[in-house]
Amino acid sequence: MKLSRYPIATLKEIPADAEVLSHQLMLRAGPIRRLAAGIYTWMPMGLKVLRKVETIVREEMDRAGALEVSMPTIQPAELWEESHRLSEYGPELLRLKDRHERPFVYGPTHEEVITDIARRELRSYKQLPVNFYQIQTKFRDEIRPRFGVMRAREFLMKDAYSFHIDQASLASGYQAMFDAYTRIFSRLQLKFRAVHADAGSIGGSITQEFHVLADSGEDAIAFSDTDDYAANVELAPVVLPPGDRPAPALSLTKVHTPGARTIADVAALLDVSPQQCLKTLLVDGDNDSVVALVLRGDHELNAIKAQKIPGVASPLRMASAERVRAASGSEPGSIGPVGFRGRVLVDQSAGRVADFVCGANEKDYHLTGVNWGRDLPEPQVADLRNVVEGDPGPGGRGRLSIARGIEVGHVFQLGRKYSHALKATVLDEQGQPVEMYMGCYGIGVTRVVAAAIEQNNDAAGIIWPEAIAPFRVVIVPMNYQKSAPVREAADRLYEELQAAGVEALLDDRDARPGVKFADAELWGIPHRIVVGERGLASGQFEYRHRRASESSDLPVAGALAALQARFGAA
RNA sequence: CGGGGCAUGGCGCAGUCUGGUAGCGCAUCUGCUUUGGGAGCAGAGGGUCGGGGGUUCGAAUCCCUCUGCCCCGACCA
Repeated sequence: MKLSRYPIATLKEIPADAEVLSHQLMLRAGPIRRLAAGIYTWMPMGLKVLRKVETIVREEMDRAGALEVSMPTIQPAELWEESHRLSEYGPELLRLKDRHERPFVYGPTHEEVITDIARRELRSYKQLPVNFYQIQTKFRDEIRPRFGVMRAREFLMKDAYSFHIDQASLASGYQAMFDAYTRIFSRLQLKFRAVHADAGSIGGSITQEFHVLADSGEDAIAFSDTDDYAANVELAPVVLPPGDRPAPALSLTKVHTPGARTIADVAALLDVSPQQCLKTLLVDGDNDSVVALVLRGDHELNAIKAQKIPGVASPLRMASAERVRAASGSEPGSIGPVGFRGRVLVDQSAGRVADFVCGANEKDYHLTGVNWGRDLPEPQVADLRNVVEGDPGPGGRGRLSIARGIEVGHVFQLGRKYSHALKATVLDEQGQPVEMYMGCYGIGVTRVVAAAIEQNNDAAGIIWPEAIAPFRVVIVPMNYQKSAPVREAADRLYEELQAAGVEALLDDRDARPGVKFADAELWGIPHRIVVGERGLASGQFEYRHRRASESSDLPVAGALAALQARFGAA
């Protein structure tokens, strides 16, 4: 590509609403343009990267024996009714109506459609196992799209679905996908980790996530220090070591705490640690009820765990201010479990605290010296919180540490959930209809691009892994417009690279060198060749890798071979 | 669910409190000079200030309302 024909300008200034580095760099370098919240156009330079990711994904899926298909993005709502997900999926599911008022959805995922295909096409166990995949646009109406294409509403996803006659076949199909994913992320040259994600509600299912490790990641991952256990904090169970609650030592006291609304306020005012304070969060329950969730002040509520508890609204919703007032007789900020009219669920750790501080259900008052079993009933405990650094590992072994990751892939043994709901059966060896076992396997293709930037950048800009760089080489001629020798040498090199199938970008703009260097670095092209009269006089180009700080000579004669010798294996 | 902030040329911002009809930097266009790290000079184009309503002789500025975006909180989600 010749840059003089590429109209997209780079930005020196960082757009105000970009928070994470990958988003800032993408806006400055210009591979994407925002159309609406969480909805982006992929510009030529960005699309080239996206296509390369797709190609690697496609090659490895094909190699693993999966069959590519393309399913509709618009799907009849009745199919979602059949799987019971029309209501389960919640507001993230974009619903549409056609001109006849018939209800449709824009597919956030394709289990329903593929299961419908499977039940129509698959008749016999002899046709199994089979794995269908597609690389296609999804839409999920996220509450808060952010970080550019990292958490967009419309995004590109590779989704695969496998069908099996039994659990053993599912297990081996799952393993094949796990191995394919490992190859994919290795080829993408990303630092990643496979992470266990206890699937919970779909009983007995096995699932793992692939995370690109990055500090800006939205997911927290818990690692064990004694074995290779790694789990998403969303799902990592809290395993409390055996122990009892200390005996009450203080008496119940009501104290005036004007203006103290947060745990930090209350702990500072009363000079106690946050661990000694219990916070009470009110969420919606069944039948217009309100459920109080009680946690230790230093712990975070885990919404995934909480919404799985029967009687708690799923997805979890914080109660409205009116309901809070009705249920507690007080304002948010002074709510507590003592005398609370309604169901109270207590996190296991909160249930172990004696002489605690909590809201008094009276504005600007808290209670101190509160004790379970004495001042209020023994708690109904549950695991409601996120694991924290230092919690015991699974089975009580070791200790957990927490790191951050970007979820880019997910493999899941679904079992028979969808085949059961949609009655997808094949005949087994006895001629009896049996529901198929299913697996599903996703990769966030657009998210991979953001994750790659997040992991590969410096002060000057992006540093694309060679495998997905939009161009492998950028040619920067000095004074291209006026120096005939430079122009001729640069053009010849460009043609030579093109002919050899090396994707090259020729910066033939009438711009000063500094501008060209800065753009080349911002765009993150791995290999740079400078063509100048100075070097040409002695028969040399100047070569520099994007990660290098010094340039080296590259003989004009045989430049192609010399350059190819410097390409990384991709 | 609640709270807060923002919305002024393509981008980043000032002007709003103390109403008098819009300004700066970057980018863009023209010319000349310049050409090894985001050039200099001279000139030019581009906005009626998110939408609607109101107050006023006069509104980017005050009031009401709607919309969009961002952030935060729910006894640090």
